[in-house]
Amino acid sequence: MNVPPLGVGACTRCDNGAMSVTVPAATQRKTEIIPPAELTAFQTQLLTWFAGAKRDLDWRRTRDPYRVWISEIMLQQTRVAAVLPYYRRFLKRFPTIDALARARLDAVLRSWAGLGYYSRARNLHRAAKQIVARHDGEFPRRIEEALALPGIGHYTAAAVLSIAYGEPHAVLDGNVARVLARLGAIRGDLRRPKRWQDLAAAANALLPEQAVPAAGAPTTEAGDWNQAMMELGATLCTPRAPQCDACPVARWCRAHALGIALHLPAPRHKPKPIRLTLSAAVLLDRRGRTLLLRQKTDHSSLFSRLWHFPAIQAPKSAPKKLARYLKSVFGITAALEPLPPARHTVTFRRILLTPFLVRVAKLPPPKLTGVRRVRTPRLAEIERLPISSATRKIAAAALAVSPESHRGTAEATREPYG
DNA sequence: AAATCGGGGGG
DNA sequence: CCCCCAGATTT
Repeated sequence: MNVPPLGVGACTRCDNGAMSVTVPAATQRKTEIIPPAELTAFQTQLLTWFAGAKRDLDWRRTRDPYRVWISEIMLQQTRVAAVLPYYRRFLKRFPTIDALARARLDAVLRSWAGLGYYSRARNLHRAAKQIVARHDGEFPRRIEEALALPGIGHYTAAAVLSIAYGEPHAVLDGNVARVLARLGAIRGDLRRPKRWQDLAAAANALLPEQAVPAAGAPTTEAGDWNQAMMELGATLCTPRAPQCDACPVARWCRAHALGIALHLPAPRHKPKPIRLTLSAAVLLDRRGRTLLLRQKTDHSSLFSRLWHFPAIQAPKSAPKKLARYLKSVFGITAALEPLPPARHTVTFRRILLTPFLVRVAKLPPPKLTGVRRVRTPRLAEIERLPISSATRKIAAAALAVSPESHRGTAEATREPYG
């Protein structure tokens, strides 16, 4: 099969008679990944493969719009394996939109703790309230209304509406974009807004028409189509080592024909990583209690605006600077006992966490600390508060060396989502 | 158009 | 280590 690359070079398919005269060649090149005459065969091939190869995932066992929505938010920039345990716990804790809307934000954040991108949880909570207030507690079926909800962009709106309601919207995510880039041998940065729009149009052009499937035949619903495209990208058409031998649509793939599948799409532009060190103090009194803050500081965003230990930023591990900070803010003069460092990343920042254990007779009374948002939970129980992984890593280092921190914490092992 | 937001699995 | 992942929002 003759499969010339799209976007660059000549298009040998543009001379196929009078029908294409009215279509601008430039538009056609960007939108037409599969020749129209072969579209049905392509769709059948992919859907048949998907019917047999799809992974059994929790969110594929339901079409409840709420559950589909939760799964799609969690899956944003996050791998399936990481999402699964969170998805199960979250739905156990918040089984309905109503339950989510009624919950406190911190309860939602606590269920999200460790998953990252915490604005997702904040927007999820806001959107649940809006759905209860404006949509009678039902996830909207119209795409304009879905897009108006916080945290829902084009991908998530198309995903939820197609999977839950069968509405004909094509999704475009990283997987689909990579599949399209290889099918069409599209070079260049896919994330440029203009290019992404073209890819969205191309994805829509591939979407099967709604039709009643014959008995036993693969369904042609948009939700299955979208999931089939994403499944292909997630399992076979992977970024590093595409398995073209097993690909059900390899015969339509221009990148495969050219032997450049491995080199597409072009790598994403990445900002240069910034390295920094955060020295944190794990205060610990005789009863195993510690002190956490939740205030706006220079580095509070590095803790995702969640509860965190008192900390200072410096070029490298800085116990003296941390000691000065503890004295000036809390009046603490106790010794600092170094703990094993831990690594943490926030987007492009690579953080070296250098924690110190500070044993004190008494924790500073919250009212005298000069900071409003202070709590003194047991160190072994801080996961009852919304914390980021950075705080969890610091706590783990302290728990490993301080027997007293475990004293009297028989309840600490109980379900943290109580 | 560019910057920002987490965290982890796999090469 | 480096890469990128079922993206959205803000500037």
